[in-house]
Amino acid sequence: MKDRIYVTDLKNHVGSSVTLYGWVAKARPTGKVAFITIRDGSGTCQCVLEKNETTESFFDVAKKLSQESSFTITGTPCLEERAPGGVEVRDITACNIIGESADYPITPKAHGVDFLMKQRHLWFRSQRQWHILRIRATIVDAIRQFFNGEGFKLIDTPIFAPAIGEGASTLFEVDYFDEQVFLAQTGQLYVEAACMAHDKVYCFGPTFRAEKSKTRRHLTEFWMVEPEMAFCEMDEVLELAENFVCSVVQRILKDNRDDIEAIGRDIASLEAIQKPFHRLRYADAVEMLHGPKAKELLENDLTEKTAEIEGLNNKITELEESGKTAKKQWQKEKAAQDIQTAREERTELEEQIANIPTHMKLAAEFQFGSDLGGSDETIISRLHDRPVFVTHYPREVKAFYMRVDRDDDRVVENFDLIAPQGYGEVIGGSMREENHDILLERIKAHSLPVENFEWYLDLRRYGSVPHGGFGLGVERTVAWLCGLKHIRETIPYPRMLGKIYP
RNA sequence: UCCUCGAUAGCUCAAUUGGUAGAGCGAGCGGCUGUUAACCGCUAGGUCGUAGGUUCGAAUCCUACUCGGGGAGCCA
Repeated sequence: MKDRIYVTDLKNHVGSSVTLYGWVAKARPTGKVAFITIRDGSGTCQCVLEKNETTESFFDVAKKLSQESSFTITGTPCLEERAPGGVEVRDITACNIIGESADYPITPKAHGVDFLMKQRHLWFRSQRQWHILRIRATIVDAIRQFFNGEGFKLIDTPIFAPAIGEGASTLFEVDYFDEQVFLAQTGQLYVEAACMAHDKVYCFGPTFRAEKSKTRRHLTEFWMVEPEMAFCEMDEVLELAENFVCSVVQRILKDNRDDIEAIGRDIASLEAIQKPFHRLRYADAVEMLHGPKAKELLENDLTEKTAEIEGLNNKITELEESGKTAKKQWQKEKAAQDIQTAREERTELEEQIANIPTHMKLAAEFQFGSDLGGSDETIISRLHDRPVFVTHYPREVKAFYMRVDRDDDRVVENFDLIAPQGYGEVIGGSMREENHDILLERIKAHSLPVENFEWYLDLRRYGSVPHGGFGLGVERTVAWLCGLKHIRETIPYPRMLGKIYP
């Protein structure tokens, strides 16, 4: 397609004839003018066909262009205020259908989640999904560029793994020539070994967790980047995480501003992601959960949300009235749709309100020694204006490899990064136990089979050094930075409990 | 594994609370010279998730199951 021009380049060809190749995003044929919106992978643009002597032959072709038909069209780009995006293609001199499309399932109206998920292979043609996956692509590239730029070596870790990792209960079992192996849930232990060869390393790939979680934060297959550094201390790992997250945010603000705006993500709250992030010890987080501020936050939530529901109820009543008195059919339709939206909002608010007492109870009765729950994380993140590092968790709730704090052996030198606005944990990291005897003791304390960890213990036998790192979940990061309610939109083909098609 | 909500036309939802199953979108046909989820008219489209039960009568009530949403636990 030597003569092909992309929609994004149209502004450089104003006034001269070009040929576009793409799909029909929208078609609105009228009596003598047809509006066809082309989608070509780079963007969308409106094409306008007016019926006259020269266009007679293909005007009928254009009128037959159904949603998602592939076609080529030749015409002249012009600046036009009435067109979405300000540019449209006019004076059409050719229009040919390449592949027809009949009864495309995803129509321009509302669809339910279950339906869209079954159409995922088509769904990501839709505008919003398209923007999200573009942002994901930038985030993935920003991750690689950051670590490569900081002198980290990429180390690819295996996906087939023996039963090592953070917990055996969440592993996917695979038959490996009659031997039982598992899909990797982390590359960390392998990357630690490579760290002793290259000093600064990272792995980046898919990981698998057989958690039977049906929530908006969980996938069974997700991507994780895990850097590891030798000869470092906890502060340096925190700084690395901070710089890393900020660089990813800066990158999408630079490269994907249009996409961010198109999906309605608030730019200001992304610009507010600046270092230093807050640092909060677990013990202080517990205090905070018990304190008056947490209680106040939830009480305010309760009054605010109750008021919102009151407002929605009034709105629904009004809409029902206006729906009854409306004369035009479309006015009734509009009212019905608004009622539906308001009802959905109300249901969600009611659910949130119902959960508040539980969350208050959980926070107030939180005991030193247990892990922070989802609601606790949300409270902590909302009491801060930036991402928060929560550090030094009790050793009992954390993995065996985390370094025991030499000043307080009840806790380990670890951290979670909690994203603002309730997006939850996006990073989990720690210093790794470098002392052979303590590590061996902890492997035994976790009832893990020591023989599987001989190679890992070797790292402590042959020139052990203080080292640490973290793992960042790509999809949770995409959800946070895009402001998405659900993680399933952050990855082209989400794998979740009970979902494997397409 | 547990709690909770749901399943009605291809899609999104109604059905006055147990009494003849309805609307919009989409599809088909016709009309319209500037549309932005276009608009106007007409047409077709249903075993109310499955299996039982209660009842003169069930989309509506009861039981079980299947599938899906949200959440807990666990986690990135």
